[in-house]
Amino acid sequence: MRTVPIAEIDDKVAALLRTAGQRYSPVRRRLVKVLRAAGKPLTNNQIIASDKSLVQSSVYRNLNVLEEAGAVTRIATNDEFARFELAEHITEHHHHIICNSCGDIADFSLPANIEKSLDLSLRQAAKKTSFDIDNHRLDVLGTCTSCQ
Amino acid sequence: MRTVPIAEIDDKVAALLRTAGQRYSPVRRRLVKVLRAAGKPLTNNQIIASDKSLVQSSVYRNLNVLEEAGAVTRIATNDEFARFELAEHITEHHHHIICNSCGDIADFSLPANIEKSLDLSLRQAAKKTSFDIDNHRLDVLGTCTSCQ
DNA sequence: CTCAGTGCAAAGGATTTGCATGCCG
DNA sequence: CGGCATGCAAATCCTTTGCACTGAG
Repeated sequence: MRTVPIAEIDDKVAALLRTAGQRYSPVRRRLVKVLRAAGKPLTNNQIIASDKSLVQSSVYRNLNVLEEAGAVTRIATNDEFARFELAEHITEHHHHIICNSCGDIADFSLPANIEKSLDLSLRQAAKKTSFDIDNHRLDVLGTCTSCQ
Repeated sequence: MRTVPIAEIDDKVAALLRTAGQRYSPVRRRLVKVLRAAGKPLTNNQIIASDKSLVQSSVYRNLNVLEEAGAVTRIATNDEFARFELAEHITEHHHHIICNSCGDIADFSLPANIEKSLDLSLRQAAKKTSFDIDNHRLDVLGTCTSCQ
């Protein structure tokens, strides 16, 4: 997966926050930096561990701001914590491999043609439910190297 | 989606529990019955609401037993509650449409050929991560009729 | 000055656990 | 009889909130 330059990310995040009527404050910058460096979804604790200057409540609060601004995505796994990563339109569309044992997550992508036909089929299938389709989320469940 | 007869489900659940060294107790029977009747993932509260004789802690406790036995699957959405449904090998492989607004979930299936090529691509893609692949989970995110 | 952003401590809320009782095998 | 299952109440632990302080504009 391509690593997006930090400057480019900063610009996008700044724009999103501005649109949402929010500032790109120091803590928010740190959060974005940590998430980019990780390259995978992190829990609140992992974020704090990566940057000791961050405070729990501020991390939660600002992740919520970033999420509402559309810069960060909250991911629900089956273990007890929420995880966060930079939004897809900042990085790129991708999927997750989730470890059933420790909850750790890795990113991966699918060939464009598969992705395309999948998306088509989903819209087709979803018609029957009369939901208004927005996006899809495809995760693979398995066991990570260190848990095997 | 086909509705599996309750007798058939009971047999499978009973077998799973037996293998796990657990009994198919009254509360567990009620849980299975409620989940089957719902035909979609339910939160703990929805379960209790469906059968007032159930007690919160017992529901959690027995859902965990059923999950460990492989009879029930826990589903994480982005809202705050976990949801549970009968495991796929008891009903059949399917996916979820999740409402971003109220968290409600509907089930749906994909054409077999799509499902197949998808699974193939996933295994292919996952090789790079050296995770041990188990299963996949594909959800569609959108807005349900009553929230539109 | 004003007001969003932050840290700290306390509150909130879904889920889990301890314990005494009841019941199946 | 012995041990698992259950209800009730209390404890946990992730996450949110209240409040006072600080710093940017």
